[in-house]
Amino acid sequence: MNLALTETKDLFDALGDRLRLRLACCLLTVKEGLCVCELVEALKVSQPNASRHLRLMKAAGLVNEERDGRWVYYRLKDAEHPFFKNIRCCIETVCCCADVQEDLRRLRSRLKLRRGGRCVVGFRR
Amino acid sequence: MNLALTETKDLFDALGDRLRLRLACCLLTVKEGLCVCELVEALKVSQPNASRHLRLMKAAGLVNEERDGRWVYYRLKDAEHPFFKNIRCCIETVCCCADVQEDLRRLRSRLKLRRGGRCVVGFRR
DNA sequence: TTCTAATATCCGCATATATGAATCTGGCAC
DNA sequence: GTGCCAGATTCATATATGCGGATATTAGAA
Repeated sequence: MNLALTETKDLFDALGDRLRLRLACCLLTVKEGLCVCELVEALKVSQPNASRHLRLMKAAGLVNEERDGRWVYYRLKDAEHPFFKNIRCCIETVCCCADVQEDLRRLRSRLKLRRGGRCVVGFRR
Repeated sequence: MNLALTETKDLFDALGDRLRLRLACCLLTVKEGLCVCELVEALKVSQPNASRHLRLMKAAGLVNEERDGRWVYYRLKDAEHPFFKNIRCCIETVCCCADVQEDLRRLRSRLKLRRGGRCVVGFRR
């Protein structure tokens, strides 16, 4: 299966934004997936904003979503296709930059609130 | 050397456009570099448009330019940094899609007009 | 110096994108 | 049922982007 021009453009576009790159770094770090409320806290952004960007990333085919009750877990697409493998490597090289490290630090502390690997508390309104 | 968040975002952004992706495919295919008039013919776009997008790609750090008289040769940055290696692999996977193949076909026929590996004629006004 | 060709830049317009604030939806608990 | 909470959507607005067309710049040729 080959990627068409527009599909590829959409994928790059989905990463051509600081906030979405930060989301991608979090999702790459936690392979099992993250729900919106966890990302909201880790990135310190508004819930609608996180939700919107995740929707765009999903539309681009970069991310999958899995609903679980009232929580929705987003995961980076883990396709074996060379394009996605390379993209994941690209994202990985960004994870070590300072801004992202801040996010990941907050994310780790937020993940401690999970029970049985699942999110149980929301974000502060 | 590590890439910062904004730098990376700019690089992805530079590829998040159909026209720029097509430019990137041509530049990946012809490692020695291409001048604007050759890209204008291969992609069948206006000269100002090609020039603008190349400038953006250069500003993003995706492309280098080398002036040679009144010609300007653009080359894909061939950095050994893992990020750039992966990006080049990503671009490569797009080169086989139909739209790009069309461009590359026109490009090859245009390159026949070179003399000693250098461009000698411009684009049709 | 004057002309021409290759490339760059500017202007104006249409469209797309990002964001905050408010609101809606749907699942769960009681 | 009612209330609550996670998440999605809508609206309004500010900003960014893409593009055609006109024009400027610069280097080589004459």
